[in-house]
Amino acid sequence: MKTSCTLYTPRLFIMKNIHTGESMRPPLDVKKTLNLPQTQFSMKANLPQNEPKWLEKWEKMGMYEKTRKARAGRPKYVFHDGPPYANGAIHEGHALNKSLKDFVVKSKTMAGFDAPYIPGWDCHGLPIEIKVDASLGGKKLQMAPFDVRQECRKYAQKYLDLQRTQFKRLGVFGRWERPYSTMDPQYESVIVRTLFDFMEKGAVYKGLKPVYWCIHDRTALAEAEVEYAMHTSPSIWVKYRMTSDPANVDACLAGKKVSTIIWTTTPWTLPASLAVAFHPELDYVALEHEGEVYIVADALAKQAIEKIKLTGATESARFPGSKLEYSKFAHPFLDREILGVLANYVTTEQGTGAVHTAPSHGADDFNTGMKYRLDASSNVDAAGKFIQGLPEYKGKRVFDGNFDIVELLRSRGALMGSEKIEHSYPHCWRCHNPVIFRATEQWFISMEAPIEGVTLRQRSLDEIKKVKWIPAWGEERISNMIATRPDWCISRQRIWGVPIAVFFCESCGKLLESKEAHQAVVDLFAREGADSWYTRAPHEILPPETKCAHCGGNQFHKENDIIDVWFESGCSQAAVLEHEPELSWPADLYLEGGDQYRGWFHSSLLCAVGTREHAPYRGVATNGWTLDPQGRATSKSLGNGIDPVEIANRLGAEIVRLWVASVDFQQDVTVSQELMDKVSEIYKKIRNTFKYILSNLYDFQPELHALNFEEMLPLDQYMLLRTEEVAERVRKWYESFEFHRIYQQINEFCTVDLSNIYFAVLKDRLYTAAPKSPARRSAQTAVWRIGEALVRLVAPIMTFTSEEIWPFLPQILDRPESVHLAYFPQAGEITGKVPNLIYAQTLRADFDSLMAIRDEAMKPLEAARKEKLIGSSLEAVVTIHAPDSLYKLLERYQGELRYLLTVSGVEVKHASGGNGKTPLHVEVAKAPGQKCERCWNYSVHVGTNERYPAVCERCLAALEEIEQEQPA
RNA sequence: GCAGGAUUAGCUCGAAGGUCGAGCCCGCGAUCGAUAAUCGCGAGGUGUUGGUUCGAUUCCAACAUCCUGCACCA
Repeated sequence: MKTSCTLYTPRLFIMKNIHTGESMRPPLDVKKTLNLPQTQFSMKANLPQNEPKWLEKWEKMGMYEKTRKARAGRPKYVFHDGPPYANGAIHEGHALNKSLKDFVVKSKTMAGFDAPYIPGWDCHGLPIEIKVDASLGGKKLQMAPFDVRQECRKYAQKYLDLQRTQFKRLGVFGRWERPYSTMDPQYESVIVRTLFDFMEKGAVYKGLKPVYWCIHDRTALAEAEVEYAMHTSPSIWVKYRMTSDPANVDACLAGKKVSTIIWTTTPWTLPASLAVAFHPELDYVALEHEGEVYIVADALAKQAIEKIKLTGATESARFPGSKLEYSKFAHPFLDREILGVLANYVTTEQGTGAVHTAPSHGADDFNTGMKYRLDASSNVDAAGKFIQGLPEYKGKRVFDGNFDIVELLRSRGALMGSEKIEHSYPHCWRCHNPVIFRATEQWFISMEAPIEGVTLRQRSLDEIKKVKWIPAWGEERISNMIATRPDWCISRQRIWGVPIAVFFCESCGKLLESKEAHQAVVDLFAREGADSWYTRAPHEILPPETKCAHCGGNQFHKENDIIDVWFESGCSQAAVLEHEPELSWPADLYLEGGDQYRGWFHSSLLCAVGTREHAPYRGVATNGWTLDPQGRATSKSLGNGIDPVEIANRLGAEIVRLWVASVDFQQDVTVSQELMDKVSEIYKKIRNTFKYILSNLYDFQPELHALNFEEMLPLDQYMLLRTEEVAERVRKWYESFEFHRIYQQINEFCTVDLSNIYFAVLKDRLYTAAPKSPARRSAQTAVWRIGEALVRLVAPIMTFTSEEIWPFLPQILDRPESVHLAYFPQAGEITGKVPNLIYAQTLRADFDSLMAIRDEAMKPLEAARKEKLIGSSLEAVVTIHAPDSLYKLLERYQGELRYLLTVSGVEVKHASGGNGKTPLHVEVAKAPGQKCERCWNYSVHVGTNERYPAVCERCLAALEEIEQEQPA
């Protein structure tokens, strides 16, 4: 082993040779014989200026297409892009998500897969329609739906274009000039095709559902169109007499006159009252007062007694709410039986613990109604008028009816108390009138529809289990959602979307169920887009001879509702994966924010399982939310986010990308200007490491100068082994999408292993050894291989900088023109073929120990520095008192030690004490001799040579080699 | 209220039933041949309260705070 050190140990005969002055030529300029680093690769990145140039270059050369061609025929990796909503500029959440996707696609490409990336946009829907509404103002009412849709389309296209430009600016590679969009005719056609598939399987039905309804504008409102404002309502307590035997609830109540008391702020819903809800686990008490018994929740009894003046009431029984299920009550003024039901949403905050339930006028009430099979049809028309009922209120508008109904209750002796209450209440954001909940007809996809023998719900749950969820808890999360979700309400009373393109018979009103009609619509949409629904008459769309299956009628009218946009994006697996020849179904991966468990992951799953029986993805990964440094979610209203494009223009897109790589995206991630600045510092460090690598390869041509592994110095071999390990880990982490580990690893490797240690040690050899000496070539070989490996490993993340570095590395045969066309370093590629595994393991272990010893030696060196004994460590010589366990190792590498420690000399001694357990001890002394002006080491030989008096024995040897190289 | 997640150094991360660790930041130095660089040394931490254990930051249970989605305000 010791022989390896002789590579750069001076040989005496050379000294003699120079000493005798055989050469007659004048001495060299010693300083000029150094091989100091040189490179055109600039320290300063100027990312904001340079990145756009790269983008332009890539665009011109067709970079994305080249990556596709370079991987043609390789195994596919199908990543499917979730469509962002084409509304507004991109924010940090977009930057996070799209960068991650780019890491995936680029790393898969470099790992050897054919990994296309077709970005897409979600273009229909309420937010855009609302924005367009606002800009059109009153004009909209005069406009035909088709024209409104054109405005919406323009709006969506504008933001699609903006976002596309911004995503490209971040360095994301993809088929940007031909993205997919939910408003493409082809896509729109797939949406209706998918809808018809569901219909033809019998999975779609029309049913009732209470929605926010503005009686002034006579329209359904979306959640987003409702705003809360203070509103004064009546607040009344109403007696519901029990008609079933009270003994069934509690024996003590036998034979008594029993009622419960409900509290409500919407008396107008009482005509629709069908049930009273109790909480199954709450305690209820029976309060006896003046010969009557009233059932209320225990927790609210005191409050109720006060409000409805039951002073002196006594408790005659107590039981859980569950006892009241299926008890019967009388409606206070209608001839109707009221059912006792159980519901978990009953609270003890207000009221009596007995909640009047009108399924047609509340979401909770509706769900409870469904459970108990109560009728949910509405008795209130679009203008908010009662359609039928007692003369006291029939035909009145609901809010006006409040007063009359209260009076009616009073006259029937059912009113226990009444006051006014001011509370927060939903209002229409357009006309600012209070809104109501009203049951309307909507289209649903049944979760219980049979798919291949089991329900859509169960089939979906089964499919979830086959998917790899990253992180793993995603499986539980989406399973819980699918398991408990109600039927999917897919209709919206809107304009900007894809119509539920079905027809009804003019004469009998029944739905036209015809596969031929369906196909005609699908074909029409593929040709002309969904807009044609608004420009064409039914007979232009339907095949001739279309007849109603029920009455034989041949006149039809069109459905006006459109489809929920989640259904649209849920169709992307069909419209994109299936349709694009480059892609295939199912996808290998979806990667979106965690909000998409309820969104795209969910709707894609249902659409795919419902029509294709299987999940559309093999894997689903999620990224967390972006938070500000205080841990608050970033939002437009708080203004606590950052603009990724602004960062790109100030610090560079590379910094945004590096930030994305620096955080664990599976959790919520912090984002701030300060963080970006910090990442920017890390960037500089990594960049400088590369710069140093490049600057030492200016006279290195691998084909001519690279050494084989076994010819290299042990330290260089060791570093190649380490790099090999780093590459292996990084490749693995790309596979598991643990980009933050890559970032940490690369940062640490560059900082600690390379910059702090290896390059510090290597300087002496690279600078002072004869340029063509094996010692220097060994170092250069290692540096080159490390650079060539690192640049590829960081390329998916540092898209711009890796490409900038690429041409500065030595060109060798068959090297691709861009780093993004290259492959990751393969196993064994960096070290070449390690000839001897045992040798490698020994080397690895030896140097791990040597590095630890080096680390130990730094402390006494620093102490010496503090005492002004030395400045540079080359001013020192060191004595290592080694325990027996280390002595042999140190002796073996004796020749290397002074270089490893960057001191002018090392002596190794047995540690005194002799029990073998004495810890390592390092002594520092001022180096004897003088500083060599060439290599800065101290040596007693400096001044002993006549031609080169300022130089040490090592440099003399090097100079001799150099002189022999150069013609006189 | 329901479902899921998170909490480790000032920041970003990592580890593990056995003295926690890395980089950055910060402080103090060195160097002047990576120079708007580079190197060394130092300081600094497991949300709270219980439990299991010889030993808990790790396992368990509560609590607190934050994030996401959903529901609700009769």
